[in-house]
Amino acid sequence: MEQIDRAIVAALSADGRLSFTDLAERVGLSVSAVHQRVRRLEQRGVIRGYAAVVDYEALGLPLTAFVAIRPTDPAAPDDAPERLAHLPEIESCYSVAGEDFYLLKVRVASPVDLEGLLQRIRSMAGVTHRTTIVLSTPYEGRPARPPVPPADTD
Amino acid sequence: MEQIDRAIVAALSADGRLSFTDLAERVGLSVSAVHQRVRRLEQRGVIRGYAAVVDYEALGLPLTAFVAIRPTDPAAPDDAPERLAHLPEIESCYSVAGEDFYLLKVRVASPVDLEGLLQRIRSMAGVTHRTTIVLSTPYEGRPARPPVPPADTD
DNA sequence: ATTGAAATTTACTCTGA
DNA sequence: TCAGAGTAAATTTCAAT
Repeated sequence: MEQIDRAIVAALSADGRLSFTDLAERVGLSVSAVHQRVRRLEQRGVIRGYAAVVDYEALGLPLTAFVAIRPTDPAAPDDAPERLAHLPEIESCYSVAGEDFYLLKVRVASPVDLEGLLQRIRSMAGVTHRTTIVLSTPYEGRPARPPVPPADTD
Repeated sequence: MEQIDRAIVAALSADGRLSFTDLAERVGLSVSAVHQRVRRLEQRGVIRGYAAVVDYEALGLPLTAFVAIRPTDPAAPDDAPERLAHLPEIESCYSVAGEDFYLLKVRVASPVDLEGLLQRIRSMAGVTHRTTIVLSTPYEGRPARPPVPPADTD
């Protein structure tokens, strides 16, 4: 990955529907050259896909929370992520260092729905949990800004 | 928002580059009707934009962490989100209930870079912090599945 | 790896129902 | 609010450097 690829990723990260024409203009290459680079970035998995950025309030899911979970029996097989994967309210699942084992980000319509979700999580994953309610979101999912890698000194 | 709009949002949430042709087929409407609905969803802010989903490891940012921060002086004006906004390593900033005031999600290249970032956060926002390192990410940012709203009983 | 151009598909607009 | 037709613009492929 060098400069131009990083510029492409940054641009598509900010606007995933940029046309190849616009993208080509921005990075100073021909349309077909950027086309080829984008395809390669997709194939290499650097760009994993494209998604609409939605307003969860407008969608009817105004309540976001982080749920830290920890197995009741730390010796039991730890397959919590798979057991929880089918719950659509769980947007993300991170395995973390520290007191807890996993951190979940969840989106629900109301406190009552959060209560129901937590009950389901408890019953399914054999876990205890600690929940942090999100009050507001100053910003979220800002576009990736690929770092400049350390210079090769061969 | 009714059924068809929810289907559109779900589809574009999973694949933000779906053509209107494919989208129309999926929701069973003409291309121009879907086009019109998508434009309206964008104008109403339900769809806030589109973004490439990137692999942060491949991008050179393999280390993700959650940083909980809390002002050293709780009486001081609380403008931490704005003060921190210019740091590109901070992907998201949530105002939260509980012991801490804000929860940040950050992406960096290495532990040393995380150390540097935490120093900058401390010096700029007048805060203490608690950091949770992400070891792995079973899943993240799964497509939004708009809920079925409670039926109108007029 | 890059370009320019041809061929195809898609986006977008407008008209009418 | 939807469908259809027409135009403009984009994507995609290809030959050549």
